[in-house]
Amino acid sequence: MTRTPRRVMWFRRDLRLTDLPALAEAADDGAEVVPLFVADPRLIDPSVRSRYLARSLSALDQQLGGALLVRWGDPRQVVPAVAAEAGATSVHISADFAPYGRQRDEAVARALTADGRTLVPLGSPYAIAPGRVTKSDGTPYRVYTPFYRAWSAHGWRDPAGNSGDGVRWRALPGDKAASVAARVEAAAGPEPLDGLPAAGELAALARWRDFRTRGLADYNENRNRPDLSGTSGLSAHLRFGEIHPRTLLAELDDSNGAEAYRREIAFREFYADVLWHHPHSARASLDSRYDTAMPHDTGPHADAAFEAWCAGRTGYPFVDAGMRQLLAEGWIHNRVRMVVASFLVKDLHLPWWLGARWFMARLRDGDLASNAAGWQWTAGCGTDASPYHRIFNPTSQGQKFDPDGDYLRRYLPELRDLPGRAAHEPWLHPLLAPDYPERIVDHAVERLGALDRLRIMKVAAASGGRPVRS
DNA sequence: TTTTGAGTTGTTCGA
DNA sequence: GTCGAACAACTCAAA
Repeated sequence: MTRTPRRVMWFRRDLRLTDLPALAEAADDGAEVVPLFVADPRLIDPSVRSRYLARSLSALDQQLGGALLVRWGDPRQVVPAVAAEAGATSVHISADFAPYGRQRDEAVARALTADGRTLVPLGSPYAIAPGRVTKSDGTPYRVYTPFYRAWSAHGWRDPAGNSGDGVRWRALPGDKAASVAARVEAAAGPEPLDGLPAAGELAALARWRDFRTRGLADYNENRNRPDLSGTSGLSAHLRFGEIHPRTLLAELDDSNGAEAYRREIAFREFYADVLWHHPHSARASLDSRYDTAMPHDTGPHADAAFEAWCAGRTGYPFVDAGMRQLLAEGWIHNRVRMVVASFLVKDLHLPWWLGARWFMARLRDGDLASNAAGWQWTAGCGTDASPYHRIFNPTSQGQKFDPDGDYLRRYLPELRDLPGRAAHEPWLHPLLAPDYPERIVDHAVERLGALDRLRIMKVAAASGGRPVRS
């Protein structure tokens, strides 16, 4: 009689039980499975994202009947220790493709191998793993549309059929998911958080079903409207792997809405691919001239401008509404992300990574690959970047995508007495919005200033010059 | 091999 | 009011 095999399922960015190939493999042959989450103190902080993670872990633990083992510490020590304690032959994971995760997983694999155990990666958070879609000469794409065509032609697997039902979960003594929630909430303090949606796999599936039946048909028309609920709202669910993009793709048809949504999923995959091939792009500009020769603003005036941007007090309502939505909810509508990013980079002349860092600290869906690439697109230094002359006008963007000003009044109480689209130009009605800040810059002036700086950068870079301070 | 046309997300200006 | 041009430089894929 052979002993029942025992294996560890190490959850990271895949906090679900269905469509999870690594779990199906871990549970194969009727093995007992120890469900593990390693709470790495370096990655758990008082942020909204950690608060969301804590709730997602609690939801997962509930699905597991309380069997989720939480261990605090560095995965390099914790994972081999748990595997030894469990008497497990292998540890199963979905592969991580971001720079930190790659190094961590290599170190964990070495430590396990030294003990005669194995780390078994299977599957990833993407329909097609980063690095798989290449040009015919094997080099990575740098332009989205050709990537999208090749990505579509490559195709992806159907959802894995497993559901977690019938898995023989094995609980080990240790901390519970609630310990993460307790630690995060204690660090975060009593600050209330509006609109943090339900976390976990069941919430993700419910959200997807609701979007598919009620929002997808009009997605192509409504996705740019922050005053409507035109987006899927799945970003945080995808960020923590509560639902897999494969699950979504399998249910998309050829309608206009579905096609537009498939392209957004593909952007997530494209940016993961870019980070895989260029790990340094998480922090550094892919076009290095923006790091070495761009005249960014510095000094007390620049510091004050950054603080006004962070607080949502720039005097431009569409920008301020977005930044206050971020503070209140840990989320901003994508159209507004582009506008506030453009404002930081082109109107305030501040480096994109300041904004990227602020976003990562505050966004509940903050994803290193998508965030860095999105900011670099806006700044003009990334792959397939925005043309240098594409500078968003914060007022006309607001008038176009929030025609009645409803989005503004939702987040800017100072504008409550300005009806309709008048809220986009409070400076025309100073008596109706006495508490709203003055504009900190003149967009028409700063737009020209941004074009000047780009010319300066190109000249300086061409002559091998050093960064110029203005 | 070379050429050609297209490429997520815009704005302004002048006719 | 509407419309086209201009605003660079480079990547990619098809011809």
